[in-house]
Parts: sequence; structure tokens; C-alpha cells
Amino acid sequence: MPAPSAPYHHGDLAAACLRAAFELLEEEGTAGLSLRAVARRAGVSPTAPYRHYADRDALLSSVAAVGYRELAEQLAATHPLPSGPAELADTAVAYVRFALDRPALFRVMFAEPCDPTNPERAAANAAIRAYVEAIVRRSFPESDPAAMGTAVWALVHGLAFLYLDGKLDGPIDDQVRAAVLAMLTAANGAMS
Amino acid sequence: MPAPSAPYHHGDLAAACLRAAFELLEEEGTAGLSLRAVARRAGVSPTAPYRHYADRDALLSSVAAVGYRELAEQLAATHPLPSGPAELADTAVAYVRFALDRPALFRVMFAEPCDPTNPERAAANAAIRAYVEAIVRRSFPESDPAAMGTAVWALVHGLAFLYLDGKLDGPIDDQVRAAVLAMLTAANGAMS
DNA sequence: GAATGATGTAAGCACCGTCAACATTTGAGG
DNA sequence: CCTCAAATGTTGACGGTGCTTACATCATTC
Repeated sequence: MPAPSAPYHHGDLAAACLRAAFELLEEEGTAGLSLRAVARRAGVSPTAPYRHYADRDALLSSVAAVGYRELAEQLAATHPLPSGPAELADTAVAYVRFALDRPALFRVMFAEPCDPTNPERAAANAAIRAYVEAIVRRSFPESDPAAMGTAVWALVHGLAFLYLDGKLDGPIDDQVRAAVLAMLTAANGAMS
Repeated sequence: MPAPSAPYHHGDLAAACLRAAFELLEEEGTAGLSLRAVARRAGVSPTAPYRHYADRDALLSSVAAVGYRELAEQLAATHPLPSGPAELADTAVAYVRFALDRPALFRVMFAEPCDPTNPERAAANAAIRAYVEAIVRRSFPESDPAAMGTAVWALVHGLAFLYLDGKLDGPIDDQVRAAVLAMLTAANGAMS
């Protein structure tokens, strides 16, 4: 009998927990994501996940790390290295869409008081930062890459959160595009 | 005997709960803000707050509403109606400072899956929006006020969240200023 | 083949949000 | 002034949570 019904050892409980956490996040939102629910879904006792995750925050950090990778993939799929305001606006739309398509995941990634020393998160953070700075260097060669990179990321990130919180409504794609383009063209009229 | 020890009726429990919630938020962060803790601090039974707040979310919404007013005050105290990139950068710094000075409150205000139909929140939201648009109309008269207002708010809001989540570090004031100014001057080099 | 470390379980603690039933106080109408 | 209803606060309970401690089972290595 190779698999009677429930072998004592699960096999790969860490991965199963991660998968269960993602499913719960999509189905019930952040509130439904409890360690006990994860354990139930993985078909395991309530305290089994503690063998693989120190506490709930550790599981959330792993979820967030996967989320960062998926966000990066979605952005790269839009434009591997966007250039100029129009493509940059496309990328902004993709970023906001990710947030709105998977709001609970996005909140876990960015809205939890997280542990900034977590290496997975730090690495993902550095990756996003490098991606944005590469864009900036190419599209705005005369700007300070660090400052402009920060600003571009903040602009897009802020748009995502404002939409997520219902502070903005209306056609997302068009409004995101309009906001990004307005910002990138505004200076001409205002600066001396 | 006007106040023996503990009169059956509190007097103004709704306000006392709000005050207790603010204190707990500052002292212990979002995690420490439970209805029961609020009740304890107000010196009242665990379920008494339910006479004044339908549930925990209702209390959080009231906390957020007060937070919006305080944020608006802090911005107005910096520049009643900022004009031009430099003053706009000052206002951005004030916004980010608010977020970093009172991180738990800021998260309650913006990072909770909130009820967008709550009238208090909607009103506060409209007030911030009007403030930003007034700034934009004056500082960027050639821009579309709606799109540019959204973009400016998003830029500042995004900076606040990125700092809050530890995605950025270093001297806050200088970096926020640099990011805002970089964004507002970048277009000249990039657009046709 | 037995010891050892990794993995999963069971039981329990303190806390949480919320409901239902009850107690007390206040205030308005007779 | 007295009554009685509404507003307010209390008690007790239920199911859920994160987490700890002690124990059971398995897989591996000597």
C-alpha cells in the first residue's frame, strides 16, 4: 500500500503551505489567511506548519517573496525594458493591474509591517529597484538615476495603492496612463 | 459624591474609545489595537464599545477619519497652498513625515481593506483630493488638473509607503525632495 | 539494527471578535 | 413625582486565532 490514506509525513509541507496560503489569499483575502486554515487545507495538524515557518509572519514573508517574483514577471512580460513615456505608462498600467487583480497578495507584499531584514524580501526589493533604475537610465538620461528611480517607483506604487483603497475610480488603464503622462510632461509648463 | 469610583455610565464612551484606540496605536502598533484592549483602557467591559461601534472595522474607520483630518492639518501647516516645485517638495516631505511619525495610524488610514462607502472616509478623501487639485491648478496650469492631481498624490503617497515598508532608506527629507524635483524636471530631457 | 534528527500530532494557554441575555441608569410623558 | 421605555453597560459564552510544550512517528546514518 504505497499511499493508504494519510502518510505521517507529508512530503513537502513547506511548499504545500505556500500553495495553500496563496489559495486562501485569493479566495478569502488577507483576513482568511491563518496558519490554522493553511494547515487544514494542507491536510495537516494545526501546528505542523511551525516546523517550516517560525511564525505567521515568516509564512507571509515567503508569500510576499513569491509575489515579488510574479510582479517582476508581469512587468517584464509587458516590456522587458520600457523606454520613453508611452512604454513607461504601459508598465505602470501593468503594475496597477497586478495590484487590482490580486489585492490581498499585493497588500501582503507591501502593506504589512514587514521585516526589512528578511533576505528574500530584500533581494526582491533590490531586483525591482534595479529594474526601475535601468528604465530610468535609458528613458531619462539627464536625471539622477537614484532620485528619478525612486520617484518613478513611488508614482506607480502610489497609483496602485490609491486604486486599491478606492480613492480613485473610473477606467483604470486610461487614468493611470493619463496620470503618468501628465506627470512626465508637466514640468515643461511649470519650471522656469 | 459626584464620582464615587466607577459610575455605571461612562459619559462619553465613544470618544474615550477613540482616544484609547489612538494611544494603543502609538504604543503597540496596529496589532495591539483590539476592541478588548480599547475597552480595558477605557475602563469598561469588553463588549461595551459595541454600543458605539458596530464592529472593529467601524472603530478603525473612525480612527482613520480623525487621521485624515490630522494629516490635512499637518499639510496645511507646512504650506496652506504650496506653489511651485520647491513648496510642493516641502509638502511632500510633510506627508512622508506624517507617515513615518505615526506609521500605525497611516496604515489604518490607507493600508486596510477599508469600506469605501463609509461617509467619513469619503469626505476626508474628497478633502485631500481637493487640496491636491488646488495645488496642481496653481502650480501646473497647463496640465489636466484631474490627471496631474492624481499623479502628484500618487507620487507622494507612494514615497510614504516605500519609506514605511523600508524599501528606501537614508535621509528622508533630502531624498523625498530630490525625488519630487527629479520627477518634476525630468520631462524636459525625455520628451520630444 | 539501533540511535538520532527531522517531521507531524495532541493538548492547552491566552487572547480575540462577536452574540445573546441581563442589569443599571437616564430622561421624557403622564 | 412617578413610571416606563430607551440608552447604556455587564456577564457569560462560543468559535476562532497564534503559539508553546510535550509526545509520537518516520527516515537516515552509523
